[in-house]
Amino acid sequence: MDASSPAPTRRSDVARHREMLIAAATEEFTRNPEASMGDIARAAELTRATVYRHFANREALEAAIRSDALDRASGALADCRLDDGTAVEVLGRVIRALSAQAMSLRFMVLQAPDSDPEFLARRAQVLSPLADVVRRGQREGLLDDRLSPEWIVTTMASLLVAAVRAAPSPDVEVAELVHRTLMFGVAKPAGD
Amino acid sequence: MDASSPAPTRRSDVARHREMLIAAATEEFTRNPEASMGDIARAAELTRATVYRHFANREALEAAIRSDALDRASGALADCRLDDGTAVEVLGRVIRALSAQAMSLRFMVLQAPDSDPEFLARRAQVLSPLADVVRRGQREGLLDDRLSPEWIVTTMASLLVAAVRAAPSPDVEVAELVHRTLMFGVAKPAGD
DNA sequence: CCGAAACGAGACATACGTGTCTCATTTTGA
DNA sequence: TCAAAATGAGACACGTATGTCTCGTTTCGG
Repeated sequence: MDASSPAPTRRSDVARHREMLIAAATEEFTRNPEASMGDIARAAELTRATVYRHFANREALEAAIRSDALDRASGALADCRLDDGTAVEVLGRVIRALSAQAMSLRFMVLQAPDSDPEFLARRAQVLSPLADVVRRGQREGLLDDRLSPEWIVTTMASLLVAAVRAAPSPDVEVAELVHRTLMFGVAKPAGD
Repeated sequence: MDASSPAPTRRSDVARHREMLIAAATEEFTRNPEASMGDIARAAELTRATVYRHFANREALEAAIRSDALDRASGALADCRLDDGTAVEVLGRVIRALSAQAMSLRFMVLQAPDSDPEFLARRAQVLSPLADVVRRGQREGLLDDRLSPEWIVTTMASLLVAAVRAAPSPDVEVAELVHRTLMFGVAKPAGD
């Protein structure tokens, strides 16, 4: 890859169009898994032929958006300083960061349990640091240790998806609402 | 509808097959919205021709399972004595009753917000008594009145679907777990 | 037991999505 | 400005699901 490939300088719009296609496909497939390649193209304001120039076939496009969603979630978690502060504070940052990736989060969480095994494995790998944070919180005495860490992570993801579905705009108040509900539930606080 | 229809006594297996088809379709479509009519037929241990004898087309089948899911949810709520006891006790009964209708519940909750408007309207109508129960609980001082009743209902439904997805068998412990998590969240209880 | 109704099996036309291809046009980067 | 690359438009063959139909067989109900 030196003299044989003289100048692989790619045009700027190629990367932009690819991102537009992945974003549109993530949104369309989340809303309607039966969406056709033509639907995706139209949602991205491109044509069907161009979609096939970026992705060999439908399976390749689906693999790309799965990978993109995992990358976004992984990147969001990487910016959360998972070891700084109490586990409760960390969960607050995680909820804010993930709610900013609403579409990818919904797509990632709602994937069927019988879909691509590689995706499921990578998702478990991406989410495992969260379970570690929860375990730390249980050791710190801040999180209920009668609940399994996996259930707590599932609860957080479910609330996040539900909230983001109701208010798709990345809102700080939404993140705060999810955090409060996750931590304390819907019962009336005792001393208040 | 008297002399013109002499004896509309339908055979017993017709109703049974219809129920098998609706049950199979609910499960298949929930797991894979792209499932074909042939997939549904095979899941119900019938043939494609028979499916079309029961339902004129795919749209009719989909409408039937939407209606069936709403009927099941409505029936489950009707057995919950929504006005007896505290709102917290009612929510416990509701969670138990709905978790027994796992498949229909998942199908009902996960329907896209841009699907059939009639379905969405009926769903809102079926769920509205739950919001009333929540409001009563807020007046009783048992539920947090800083949270909107709609969000509390959404939270309950989301947790229910998440739990039922992880453990599809109608388990009493699952219902108890959902109830506890809904009410008190995942934080460590204070005096314990 | 017997007739009517429902079913299984399978052929059939049709509609639609997929993936490939060509050619004219637009856009990027040097 | 200009050549190369990317796109738009649309034709094309192909595979698959849909919906309808027929005919022989099974099953329910009186």
